Order: sequence, then structure tokens, then C-alpha cells
Amino acid sequence: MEKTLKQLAQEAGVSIATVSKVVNGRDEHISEATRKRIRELVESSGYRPNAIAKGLKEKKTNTIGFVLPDISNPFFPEIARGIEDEAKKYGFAVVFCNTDNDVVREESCISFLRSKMVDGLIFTQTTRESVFSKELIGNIPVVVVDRGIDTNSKNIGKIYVNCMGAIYDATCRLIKQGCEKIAFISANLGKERDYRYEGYEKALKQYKRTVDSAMIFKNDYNEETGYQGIQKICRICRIDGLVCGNDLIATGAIQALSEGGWKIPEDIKIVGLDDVMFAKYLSPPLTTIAQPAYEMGKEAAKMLIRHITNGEPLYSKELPYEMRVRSSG
Amino acid sequence: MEKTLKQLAQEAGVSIATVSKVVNGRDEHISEATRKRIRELVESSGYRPNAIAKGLKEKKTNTIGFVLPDISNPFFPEIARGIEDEAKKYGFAVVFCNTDNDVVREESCISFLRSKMVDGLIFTQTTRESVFSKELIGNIPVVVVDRGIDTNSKNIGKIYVNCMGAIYDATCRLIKQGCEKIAFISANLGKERDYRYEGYEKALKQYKRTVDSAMIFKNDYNEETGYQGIQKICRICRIDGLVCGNDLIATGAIQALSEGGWKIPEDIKIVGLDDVMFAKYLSPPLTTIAQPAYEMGKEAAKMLIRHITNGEPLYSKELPYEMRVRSSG
DNA sequence: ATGAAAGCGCTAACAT
DNA sequence: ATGTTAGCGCTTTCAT
Repeated sequence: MEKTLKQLAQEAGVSIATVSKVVNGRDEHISEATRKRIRELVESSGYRPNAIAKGLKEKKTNTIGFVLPDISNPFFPEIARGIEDEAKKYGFAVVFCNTDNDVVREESCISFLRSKMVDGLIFTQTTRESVFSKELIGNIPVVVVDRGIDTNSKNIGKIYVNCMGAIYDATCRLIKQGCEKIAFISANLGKERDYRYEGYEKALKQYKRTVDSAMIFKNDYNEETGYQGIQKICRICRIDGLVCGNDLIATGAIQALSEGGWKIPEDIKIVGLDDVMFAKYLSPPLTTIAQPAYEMGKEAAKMLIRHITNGEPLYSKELPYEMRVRSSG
Repeated sequence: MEKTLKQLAQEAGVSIATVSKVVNGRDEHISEATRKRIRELVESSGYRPNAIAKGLKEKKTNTIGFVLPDISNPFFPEIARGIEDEAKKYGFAVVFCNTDNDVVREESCISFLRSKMVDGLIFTQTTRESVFSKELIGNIPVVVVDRGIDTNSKNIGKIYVNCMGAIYDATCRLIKQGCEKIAFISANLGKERDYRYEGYEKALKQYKRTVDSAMIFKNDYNEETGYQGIQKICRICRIDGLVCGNDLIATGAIQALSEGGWKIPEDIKIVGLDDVMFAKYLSPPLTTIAQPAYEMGKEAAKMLIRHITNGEPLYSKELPYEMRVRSSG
């Protein structure tokens, strides 16, 4: 069993309040003698304050919730690591919840986390505005990571990279490399603005290309989508460039293309987004735009926790992306 | 603010105890009328029991801790997902802690988690027996995932695959494929038995090969190790086969080999272990031995939580591995 | 300088 | 059938 203040107090022959005070450093009015005695006792007994009791009393648990689609999707572990590293600095625990982008699961996650009295929430890639209703979230502060640029800012912190710009750059690169027919494969989640698509469209329009819906395929941020997208698009069009909504899609696309005997980048150039850890090991190594996932997690946690502990305001912060040119495009 | 039993009780004009009873279904002795009234109130008010208060009272928080080296290492997210999925079924939360295999961090994680009153702990790839000391762990039940076969069983649950067998099979495969000089690159953590190495050695001995320390390199389970291992070994030996302790190592090794102009599998055959999600996208696609990471996480959580909630015993369970033959070896 | 007491939200044994 | 009470471990105000 864990020691309690009560036991220590008994052993030291003082009151619970006194022990509590020295344990928490509020010991200005404690005599040097008792202080020392208690300190030693605490030390030798390996006393560990009960964070649950403390949390109940203070209405603050020093834990935050991390709500994400799927931790086994390679983009998220980096974020998770950033969050946890930062949280640990502040003595915060993080409990994570996978939702698979399912509304029901999302809601039950939030409710669950609230019952656990988390002090704050970090969301990533949630596409439904509804999730941020007062009803569901209550007064818990939240910061969202990786939701593109969001306009209607409720009182919510945001850490994001400009995915529209990233995809715009990616598309421009392909154009400048001489691609004539550039396809776009990405995800189609929620009814929010699709910034990635907008970036693609913007580049095409700027260079007076026609946007051809036959060269656009949207489904989900996974390999399957990349694979299917290529099959579908190539059945109809002859393309020589491909912009992918993320690296997983690019991975699936490369797979389909290779099986189809295409040479990359000779026949078709491909650009991805994220720079997941294995992007450089693909064949050919994937040209992609890196998002600073770890940093994003860190920044999100920092903002949230400082808000919780010091009342510092939530804010929006854009983190820079960076093109990593390799050989796929 | 969240509703409390007290408030509900006031609104319903009954005592706290009564509300508590119907909320928890212990309402055999509550009149149909009050029951109904309270139920409706609970429903309409969106009452959410405070799990922290409940935890304090019951000395059971319905949360477990997951201690792992690094969530951003691609082998672990799958396990994490398995754990979380299973935990959710039982209404358990999981808080995760990255340790980077560092003793100090490991210990502080455990202490931290204990202060949070977690009901149980899942460890993965912890190499130090010391971690499981009574001192550190206390009476908290623990199950370990992915530690190879362990003999000195304390009262600890285990979910594992037979890595010795897996590496043995991998090595045998290379031998049967005609490899003469088979190197081994793996990690070297802790002072525990190195089952993976033993599998390699066993196969070599069985086929009357000499075990040459110049063909063995051990450092860590990452790409760097694979890369360095190849550089070091190839400076001295001419090898035509390589067994890797995990897929990350294989990835680094392939990288080094490719840069060195080697043809895989013509000049050298390679086998990995884990079958991480991108193993099939490497060039060439990696022949490797799959560990059922998701299942391992699920099984571990199931065992642990059933132990916690029903007192079911902890046990050891071996999960099967499976060779996935692709083109690297 | 120290301690008594109230209370965080909940459960459960024990009245009534 | 319902309520009173004590207490989980802690913090904090207010005595002393």
C-alpha cells in the first residue's frame, strides 16, 4: 500500500496539515526542526502524493487527453511523442483515444475523457466542427493540431501548417518540372474546406491548366486510396504528374504505378505530404513536403498546459513546412 | 461545471445515496416512481459520474499505464492501438509513457503512473529486470509485451512471440537459400539473454557454420544500427546473407548496401523481423517475420484488465509469428 | 508554529 | 424505501 499523509503524520507525531505543508513547500511557518524531521521521513518512506485525491480536491488532474484518428497511422506517433515529451516536463499525463474519424467514437471519447476530469484536450485531424460544441466539450480548453487554416475561431488553440500552401508548392513544382497532366489524390473527410485540394486547384489555375475531375480522386488518407486512385484515374487519363494528400496515399500510388510498369519519375512525377519516416526508403525515394509533426505536438501541449496552469491565452500558430526533394518528383 | 450527485439529489428532492443507487443500478429497493424520476433527471441533465471521485473512493481508477521506449518507433503504435481498443471495451483509459529505454525515465514513469493510481501497467521491451522490483512496482499488476521467452517468472503476465524461433527460422531460410556467410545485426539492450542472437547462433551451429564475431554487430533497434552494422561488417568480411533483429535495422542495412552498389537479393539476402507496415514498400520488399503487434497489445490489455476487474490470474501466452516471404531474401 | 475541520464527489454500510 | 454517515487522501482556511 502507498503511504498517506495521515500515516506520515502519525509517524512524525504531527498533524496531517503540517506534513502536507512541508511536502508542498508551504512551510514558511514550520519550525526548522519539524520541517527537517518530516522531510527525512518523507524521503525515507518513499512517499508519493496521491494525484487522484489531489485532483479531486483541486479540480485539476494534471492530465490531458489526446484525441486522434488512429495512432497506428504513421503521421500521428510523432505528434503523440511531442505531446508526451512536453507534457512530462510539466508533470502532466496524457491519455490517448483513437476515434477512426468516427463521430460516435469521437463523442464517447470526449465524454469519457471528461469523466476522467482531464484538464484539457488536444485534437488532431478532427473534421467535424460539431465536436467543439459547448455541449460536448464543456469548459475544457482544447487545442487542435493539423487542421489546416481555420477561420471561425472559437476559443480554441490551433497549431497547424499551411497545407494549402504546401500542396500549392508541390503542384507548382510538378508544373515547373514540365508535367502537363497532374492528378490529385487525397482524402475527403467531413464537409469542411479541403485546403489541400484548394492548393492544387490554385496552382493549376494560376498556370492556366484546366482542372479535370477525371484526374481527381478523394477517399481517405491511406495507401488503399492511393492505389485505387491510380487505377481509377489511369483507366481514363494519361497523366504525368501526381500530387498526393499525404505520404500514405503516395505510397499506395507508387505501388499501383510500379505494378503497372510505370517509371517514376520518368513517366510520372509524384509528390507527397508529411514526410513520414519511411518516405525516404520508398522506391523511388519520395519527394514530399515535411510537416514538423513532433514540433506540432510539442507546441500544442505547451500552449494547452500553459493555459491550464498559468491561464496564458490560447492562440493560433502556423509552423513551417519544408519541401524535401528526393527522386520521385 | 459538471453536475454532481448532490445537485441531482437536490433537484429530485431525494438524498445523494438514492441517486447514487439508481445511477449505479443498485436500485432494487427504490420505488418505481423515484427511480423513474431520477432516471429522467439523470438523462436530461447529461450527468457524467466523476471518475476521479469514484476512483478515490474505490481505490480503482479504471486506467492503465503503457510504458514503452518510443511511440514513434513504428513497431509500437500497433501495440498501442491494440491496447487502447481493448481497454476501451472495458471502460479503461490508457496513459502512455515514453522511456527511450532510459532507466531514469523508466523509473520516473512508473512512479508517476503510480501516483496517478493506475490499476495496472503494460510494459514493452523493457530489458531491465530491476524495473520489476517490489520497490518500484508495488502491488500493481503488470503484463509485459514482447520480451521474448522469459524464465524467471515473477507474478507478471506475459505476451510474447518466440523471437528466438523466428530468428532461427530466418537464419535457416538464408542457409537453405544457399547463403554461406550470414551476418547478424541487432540490438544490445540490457544484460538479459539475447534470444534473437541465440536463434541465429542455434541455426548456424546446427548447420555446422562457424559463428564469426566479425559478422555480428549489435547496437540498437534502429536504422542507424543497420547502416553502421553493414559498414563495419563489410569492411572486414564478404557476406552474402544478413539477419536483422528488426525491420528498422534491415531498413538501414538495405540503405547502406544499396549505396554500396550491392544487389539484393542477388549479392546478399536479407531477412528482418516485425513486418512493420512499410516493410513491403522497401526496395526490394523485405522478407521478414511478422509479429502480431496489434494482437499482442489486445491480449495484454485483456489479460491485465480481467485480472484487475475479476481477479483472473495473469499468465504467459505465446503468439505465433509468421514468415512473410518477399523479395529481399 | 501547529492543528482542527470542512469539503472535493463518490460509495456503502448501516440506520430508520 | 430512503437517508445518514463515515471516509477515500488531500488542501486550505481558520483557530489556537
